[in-house]
Amino acid sequence: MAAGVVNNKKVPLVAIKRLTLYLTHLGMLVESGVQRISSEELANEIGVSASLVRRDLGHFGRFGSSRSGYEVELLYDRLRGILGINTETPVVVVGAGHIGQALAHSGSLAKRGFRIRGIFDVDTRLIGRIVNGVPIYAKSDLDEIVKAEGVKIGVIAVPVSAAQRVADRLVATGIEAIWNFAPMRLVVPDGVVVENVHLDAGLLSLTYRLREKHGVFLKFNVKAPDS
Amino acid sequence: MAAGVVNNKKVPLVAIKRLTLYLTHLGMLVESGVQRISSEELANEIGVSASLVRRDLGHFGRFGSSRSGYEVELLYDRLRGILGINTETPVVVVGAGHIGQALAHSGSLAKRGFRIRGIFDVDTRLIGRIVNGVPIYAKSDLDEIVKAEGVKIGVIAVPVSAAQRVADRLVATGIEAIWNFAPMRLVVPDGVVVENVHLDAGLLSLTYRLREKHGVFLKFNVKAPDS
DNA sequence: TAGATTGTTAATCGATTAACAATC
DNA sequence: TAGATTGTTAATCGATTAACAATC
Repeated sequence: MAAGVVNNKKVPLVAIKRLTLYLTHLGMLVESGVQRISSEELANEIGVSASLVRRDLGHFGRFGSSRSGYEVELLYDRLRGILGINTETPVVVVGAGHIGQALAHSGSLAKRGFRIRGIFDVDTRLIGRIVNGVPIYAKSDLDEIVKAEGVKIGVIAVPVSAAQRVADRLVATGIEAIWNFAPMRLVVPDGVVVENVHLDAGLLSLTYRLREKHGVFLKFNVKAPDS
Repeated sequence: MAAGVVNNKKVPLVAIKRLTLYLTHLGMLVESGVQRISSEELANEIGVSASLVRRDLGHFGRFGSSRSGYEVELLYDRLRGILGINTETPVVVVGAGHIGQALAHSGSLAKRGFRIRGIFDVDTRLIGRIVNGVPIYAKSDLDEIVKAEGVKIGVIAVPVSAAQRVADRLVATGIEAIWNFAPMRLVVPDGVVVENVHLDAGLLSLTYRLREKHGVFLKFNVKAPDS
């Protein structure tokens, strides 16, 4: 017996990212009242192979039935458990600019149980304001809030010029994970988990793919005549 | 001779995404006046291997010198050329919510030559307003602006419930690429390039990695006793 | 020249797919 | 039971790394 399951082998991060796609899609299926789904159907709707869906899930256990596939609501709950969002997760956001404020308004983060305990900024004009129920504090309050609320995840939504300083500050308060919107590599101690967003990268690769589609690179499509 | 270069083999998308990281970093080096850099140094600063940097660049040509590495400004320009952003790129944004407005304020997109020609929304209270110089139009104006400005890239910044409809609309106007912020898979005709953002996926995988670090999954860390 | 670093090939590593026995 | 679909292994595919000859 003993379901598959995280057996020493680290589950690849790409697999985890796919789990989040399954989760989102299953959430929609739950809402529309779908009861069961096969790996084949789920795969088609998401745009991956059925094999991959089964393999990704197989890392964490056996959730399906050999006759009728997966029970949508059960799988949804299991994925929430695996991803650690079946409970509320407090976070702090540093930077009250457009990204910080957009996050405070994000319904999808709220739906996933993420609770922004405060936005921190240096701009005195913003401090004291409330954004969608989230207070904007002075940076000097960061340490207190992080400790009082037991926050483990910090979001960096400040310009590149300030990002490393903010990261150091967050680490000093005891933060264990950083979601970084500044387009740069942060230097942090071992054990602190960093997830970089690099929003631009998506758009830049889009212009490349567009040109590739139009055959812009074909003119280079030559090897040495003697090869 | 004939530099390496896109020889039938499609360059992997992950490599293209790394090129955007190199670009961003080189941009900072240009600003701080650094003249030359080796693959080793660049790799260390970005957090990849030197081999990989050379291999990624090698897909597109020979840009370095066997003695002194790469000339920063030249490599920067070449990457801009490869990624297709050495010229202005008009885009349209559908959805004037927090994401759409944040994009209109984004300095980094502007710096990369992306020009938002309009934000489109159905909310009559927003139509007619100007966000950081970008007008908000009614959706009925989409077709006209896209054609007048020769826009090839559309950004979807609307809720999931409207996203597929907007995608169909964009495709109908002749848009060739979509940058999609709605957390779902869009169905589009072959030849239309889609880049999905899935912002949440990053944060969700962060909570997973945090739990993984704390050994939450180790309790499953057993195989059948007879294996 | 001697030394350093590139460009590129071959070896390795890891992730995806195909296939199928187990099973509901 | 017969049929469908999972869970899982072996085969394949692709991407990364290591190594080194070419060369500035």
